Amino acid sequence: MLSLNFIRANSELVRQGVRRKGEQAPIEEILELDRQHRQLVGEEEGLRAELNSSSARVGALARVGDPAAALLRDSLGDLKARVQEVQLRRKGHEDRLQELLLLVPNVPHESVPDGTSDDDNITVRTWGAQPQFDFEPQTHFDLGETIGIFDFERAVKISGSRFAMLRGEGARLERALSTLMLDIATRERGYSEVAPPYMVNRNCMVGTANLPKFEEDAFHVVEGDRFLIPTAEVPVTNMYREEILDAESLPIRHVAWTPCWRSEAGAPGRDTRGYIRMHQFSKVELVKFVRPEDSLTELEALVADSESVLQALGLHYRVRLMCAGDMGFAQWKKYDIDAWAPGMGRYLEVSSCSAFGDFQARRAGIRFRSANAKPEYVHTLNGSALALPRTFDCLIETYQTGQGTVRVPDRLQPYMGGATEIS
RNA sequence: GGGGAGGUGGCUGAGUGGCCGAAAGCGCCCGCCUGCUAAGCGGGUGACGGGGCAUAACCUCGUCCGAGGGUUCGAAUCCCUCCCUUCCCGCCA
Repeated sequence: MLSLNFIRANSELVRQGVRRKGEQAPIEEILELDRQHRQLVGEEEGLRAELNSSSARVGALARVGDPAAALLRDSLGDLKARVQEVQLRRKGHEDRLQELLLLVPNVPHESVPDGTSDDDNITVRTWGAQPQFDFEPQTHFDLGETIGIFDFERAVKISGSRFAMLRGEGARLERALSTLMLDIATRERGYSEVAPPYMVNRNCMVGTANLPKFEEDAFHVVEGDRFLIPTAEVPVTNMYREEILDAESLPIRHVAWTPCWRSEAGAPGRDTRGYIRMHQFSKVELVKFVRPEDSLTELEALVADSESVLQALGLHYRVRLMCAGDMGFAQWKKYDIDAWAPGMGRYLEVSSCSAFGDFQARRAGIRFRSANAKPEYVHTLNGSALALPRTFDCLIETYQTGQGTVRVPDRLQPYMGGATEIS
């Protein structure tokens, strides 16, 4: 959420940011409501100050037994009614203003390029090269069915479309990948591991800006009005909601492995084949809380942390700076990392690394305080390191041998009980 | 599921209708003292918003004692609903 002060003082910048993202936001209505609201606040507070001092006088008179107390007391009913009337109007404005503010997207950082679609994203670097094969590389779903590590039919039978099931060495491979990713984050990149709840309350979803605008993207658990997390970003970012952190504790870096659930409401018909776009998948997520001035350097470091996993696995990838129109509602600046899937002959997005500025912190009330200073909102960031299914796909497509087997990369072998190949 | 206790500032914790934005302690900041450090002494120290004002300092007003309603001239304090914590019993592992 943007602060009202910010919108008031930078309304043109905000309008432009909304436009650059290709979104709509009720900026004019907010500015007008804000004007009216502040006027009502002034009016109400004047009346209330009068009522407060009169009430105090009633108390003082009553204490010394002055009969004027009763007289004054009885005369205050009218004033009270006026206070209540103005208060009601002020609250109406306030609630409406709050609702509207939650609908204003974050403004892209100035270093974010213009653009409206994926075509306008900028590849900032690549690592490795597309592997060459002396045979026709298979897709992960063909290969995986052959080896017997996927069982899509039974997943559909027990849960429906967009659910997948791994079996045998496949299940083990995904578990091994998860553990490797967690180990890299905790032992090599300085993150502290957390294992958060997989269901969160409504406030958390609002805090990370998954609500109110995107309720149809999430799975809702009616009992208790909770939501299945669409990403570990939600519980982990909200760990410190409504807290004032000690400045010395920043930056805070957490990593979490969790399942993620998404309704994929906006993607019917997309990526229906393969282990790519599931209602449930798992992901290792990095989340950071940093001082505002460190935000963008921390973003670059975050991307490097995610890349280190792909490098450890020896997978070719590219890093893309997202254009304004292809960024999400809450992002300030964002990079995607796409790994190469040679069987499919395309890149798969395995990570999305975002800086949010204080947009989420403001919604969630996450602040920090330096000695002798006023509390300030932290900046939040997060990125996948990495999404499991697509990393899994790229890995088996990259390391297929042509003999119906898949070589296990060196770094992963200790996590696979020393196995060098799966078949 | 039944019954009891409770949710107060960065933290601990007093406060049952006005003199309470809130004692005391801890922490933190400033100063004094002191070879250094610690201790000791003195003082200061909540958040958010409106207005004045340069979106500084400062002044002023208002709101905030889990959340939301209500009673009252006046609520941390009384009433109602909800959330959470905790204890005992029951239930299930």
